[in-house]
Amino acid sequence: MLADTIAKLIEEMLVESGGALELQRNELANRLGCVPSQISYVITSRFTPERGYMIESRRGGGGCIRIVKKQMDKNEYLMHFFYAIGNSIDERETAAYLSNLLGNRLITEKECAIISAATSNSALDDLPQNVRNAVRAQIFRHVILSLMR
Amino acid sequence: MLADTIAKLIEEMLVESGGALELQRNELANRLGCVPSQISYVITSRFTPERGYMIESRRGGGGCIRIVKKQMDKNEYLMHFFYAIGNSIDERETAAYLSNLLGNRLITEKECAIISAATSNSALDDLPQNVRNAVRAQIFRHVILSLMR
DNA sequence: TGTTATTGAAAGTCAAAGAAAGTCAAAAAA
DNA sequence: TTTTTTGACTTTCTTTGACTTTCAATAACA
Repeated sequence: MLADTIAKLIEEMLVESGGALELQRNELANRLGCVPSQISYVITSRFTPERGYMIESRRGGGGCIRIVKKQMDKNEYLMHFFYAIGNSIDERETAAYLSNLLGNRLITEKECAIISAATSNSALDDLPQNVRNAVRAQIFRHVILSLMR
Repeated sequence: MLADTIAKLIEEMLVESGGALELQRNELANRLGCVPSQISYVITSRFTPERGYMIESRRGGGGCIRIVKKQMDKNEYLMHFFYAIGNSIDERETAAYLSNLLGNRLITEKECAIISAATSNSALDDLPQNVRNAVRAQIFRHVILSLMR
């Protein structure tokens, strides 16, 4: 069945993208050789809030549909980050994690800026390199914990 | 999409110029290879008063468009904090400042929790006392700066 | 000299065309 | 009957270009 095929495809893309993805309805429909409204159908019938998905979209030129898999257990997800950070992390890696958190809407733009500032090299520039990354990891992990409440 | 590209560019210029900027519609349109009214479109659709921007303009020879990112006098207030923090601060003082920021609605509960976590003794417990308070001040001041945008 | 047209250089406005997503109901399939 | 598929039509946002208004500098004039 077409609908299931499409649903499966979207789910795969969602996994690959780490839980948040933007797609273009027409483009996808074209690729699959179906009518665009079929995509709409799949999204409204399968990617519902009850099943843990959030949908946003924008019409007009360059429009798109954004699908986010809500982490039922947000904290589990955060815990994953917590462990991934480990006990040393540099500024670049930190930015990557932050953009992931942002993409999954676990933090806002402003919160992202705050955390970024708190862990920036320039905030920690009194410390020698090796200590700096360790302290940054400490800070970041504490922040992650604070997000769990 | 063109509109988004232009919006991003303007935003960058705005940051670079510290929140107030004058641009020439035709000149910018030329640089981007688009029609001048596209610039108008972007400005009216993205840089609205609701989003905190003020627009003025002047026609005729040497005319221009002035865009100002309004930030009330919030920044003045934050600057006050910035100086008050100094270059060393302990956990108790930090908490006092945070509750002040919270009370004045300059940060949300969640943001407060994040900052609190990032500056907590336990996040910084690798560091010796004297260094710790200095680093905390560094971090806090950077966060304050990030709040000014 | 001081005042008033003229002119060219901007920015503003608006409507038409284009590009995407949304909606809904009828037909088809399960 | 319920779910899926399709396509016509709607809504929203973007892009473009023709036309209008405003401004500053200069020219013409009293």
